[in-house]
Amino acid sequence: MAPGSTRPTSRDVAQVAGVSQAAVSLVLGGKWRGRVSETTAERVREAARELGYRPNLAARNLRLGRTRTVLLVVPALTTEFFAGVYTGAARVAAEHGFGVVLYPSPEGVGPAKDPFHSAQAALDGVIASSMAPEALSAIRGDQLPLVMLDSDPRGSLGAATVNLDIADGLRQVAEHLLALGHRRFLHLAAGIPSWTFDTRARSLATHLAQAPGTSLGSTRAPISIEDALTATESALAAPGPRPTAIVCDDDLLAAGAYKAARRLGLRIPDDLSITGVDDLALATAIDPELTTVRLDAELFGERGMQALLAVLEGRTPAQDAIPVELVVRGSTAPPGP
Amino acid sequence: MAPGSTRPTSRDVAQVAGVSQAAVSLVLGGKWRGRVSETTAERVREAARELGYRPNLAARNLRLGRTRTVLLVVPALTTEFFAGVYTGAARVAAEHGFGVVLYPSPEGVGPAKDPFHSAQAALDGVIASSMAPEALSAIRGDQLPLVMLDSDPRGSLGAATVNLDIADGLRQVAEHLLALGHRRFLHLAAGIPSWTFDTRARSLATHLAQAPGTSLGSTRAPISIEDALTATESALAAPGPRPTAIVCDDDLLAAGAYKAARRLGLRIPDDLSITGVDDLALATAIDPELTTVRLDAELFGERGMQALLAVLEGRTPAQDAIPVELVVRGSTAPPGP
DNA sequence: CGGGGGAGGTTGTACGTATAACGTCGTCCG
DNA sequence: CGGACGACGTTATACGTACAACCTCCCCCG
Repeated sequence: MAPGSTRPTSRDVAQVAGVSQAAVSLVLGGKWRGRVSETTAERVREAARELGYRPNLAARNLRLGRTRTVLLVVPALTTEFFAGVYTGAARVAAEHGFGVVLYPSPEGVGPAKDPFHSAQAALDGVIASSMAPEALSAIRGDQLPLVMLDSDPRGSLGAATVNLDIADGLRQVAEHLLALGHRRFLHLAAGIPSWTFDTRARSLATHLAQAPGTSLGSTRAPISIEDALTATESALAAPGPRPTAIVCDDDLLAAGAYKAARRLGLRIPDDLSITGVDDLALATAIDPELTTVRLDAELFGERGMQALLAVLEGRTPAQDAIPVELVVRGSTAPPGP
Repeated sequence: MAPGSTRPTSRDVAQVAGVSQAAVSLVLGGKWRGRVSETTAERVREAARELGYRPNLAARNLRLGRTRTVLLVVPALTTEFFAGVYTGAARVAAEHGFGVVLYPSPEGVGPAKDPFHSAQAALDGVIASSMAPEALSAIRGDQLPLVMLDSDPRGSLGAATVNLDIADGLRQVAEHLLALGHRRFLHLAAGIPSWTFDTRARSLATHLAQAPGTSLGSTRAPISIEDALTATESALAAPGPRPTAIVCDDDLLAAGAYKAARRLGLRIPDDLSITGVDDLALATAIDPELTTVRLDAELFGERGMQALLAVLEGRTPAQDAIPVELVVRGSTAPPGP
């Protein structure tokens, strides 16, 4: 390629192949059957190859009025959970000729007033997880097709929602611990107001209350091991009989609870049973391995993308909740005497 | 907004404000000083607000010939390391009016022949981490400005590189363990051919060889806890004297080594010292806490973005390596008798 | 009183693509 | 032998924006 040259356009390809720009567009767009002869088509393809032609996406997007690109907004990438969601969404997207752009919703990155400053890409739609209401309404104002993940079906301004059946997950936790004989519980909750965590708290309380003589305390911490450690330590230091089981909203919180237990000289599961949610790699790295609710992140992403495709095509997306599964490991056992 | 209406354009805004489309572009683009009166400008802004006008990015990108968007290619999002890289890169980018699009380099997602199928966004440049050579040359062929992270400065086809001083990190590990009195070592290496892992192996071997009477075995595993567990278990089952210290390329591998040690009844650090690299949250979640090489992921991302901005502006990016720091915790101690 | 110049706009155009609408042959059939 | 039709293309246009170039007052100065 000549130095100082700019990127070749379809017109350059046309000139080299000795045809019109329109012919190039037809051939490279795959719509040339019955319009351009096979020999000419091959000459065009050869010219494109020779010049290293790549279509200008900005021009294509402008012309077509769509980008076949969607945005996936996630709250954080500090665990592998949302990596799985992305993988699932990207797979389904690719099958339909779409691309997925990932946007870790910033606390500190990007101006709050414009959630898309960091995603200048022109978009066809948005899949949003754990999104603050004001950002949500900004998107709605943009008239962008929107699917919400793990969000209140009634509070989403009419946007489609795709949810994990997390209420059933905490039902399974509650019944598992009750069956083991536990009666005094502590709920280590994520200190974030959000539909999914509210639902976890409500479901846990409801199902524990179905057994007689149960007590349920509660404390909350930001989702980090250190914060969970201090929150658990002070909760366990409170007067009165100690809980025999701690139900955590998240595996990271559970890891913090492990550290608190160690620091207080409590053995798991003999003195204290602990459960989490997510089934991260971390869950089998700690000792004993963690009993936790496994979430199928990839399926979650797939369903999110399928729902968005449905919206884009004017169909009504499926609304059934995604099942979750309790994985029993070494961190839960009958309470000591 | 009327039903069935399409998105408002700058022309619509112009009509409502009673001015020409050019005036709208000037006002909203902030280049109206001395060209449009303040009263008219305010009328334009008011009209834009009223219509909910958002500029069409595809059109803007086409017109300007640039997108102010760069792609960050990462190998995986299964740990928080690359989340930190993104955060740093996005912060620097935002300061310069750029956006960053994240692309988890697929194994399974997206066709290999086009690494950008999933990132249809038009791009101004690329920051790539751990990229396969063929994908690299595809980008180079596109004439896209490119910065490579943690890549061989001599093998990057002239692309700029930004590297962690990981050789120095492994030097610190070697000297720490030698000072504690260890002489028999096992290197648990990541089973991935890549500059950063090759460098780790070479640096470790070099610095251990400086003490007399040392031995260094080696085994490799994909970066996952389970794979590390099995690899370590069979390495430790080999005949001959057991190593007293295992140096792992990564904290996840170290977590697998922990499990192997537990399974074999070896106590850490009394029977076996273990070190990692990364300083993930996992490092302080396991018991005992892991001695590891802390990498400043955010700084890494910042430096990568700064280098790319330099390339985009025709400057020569800085080339100094980013320092790393050994964090000594409970997983290393003098070898038992 | 002529005209230079600045304030406050407008007109026109190009970015690169996809596609609708329109030729122009040669062939084959009635 | 006329014309309809298929094969093979081409011409023209629009997408929405940014900006260069131009225009038109009106004020002010020599």
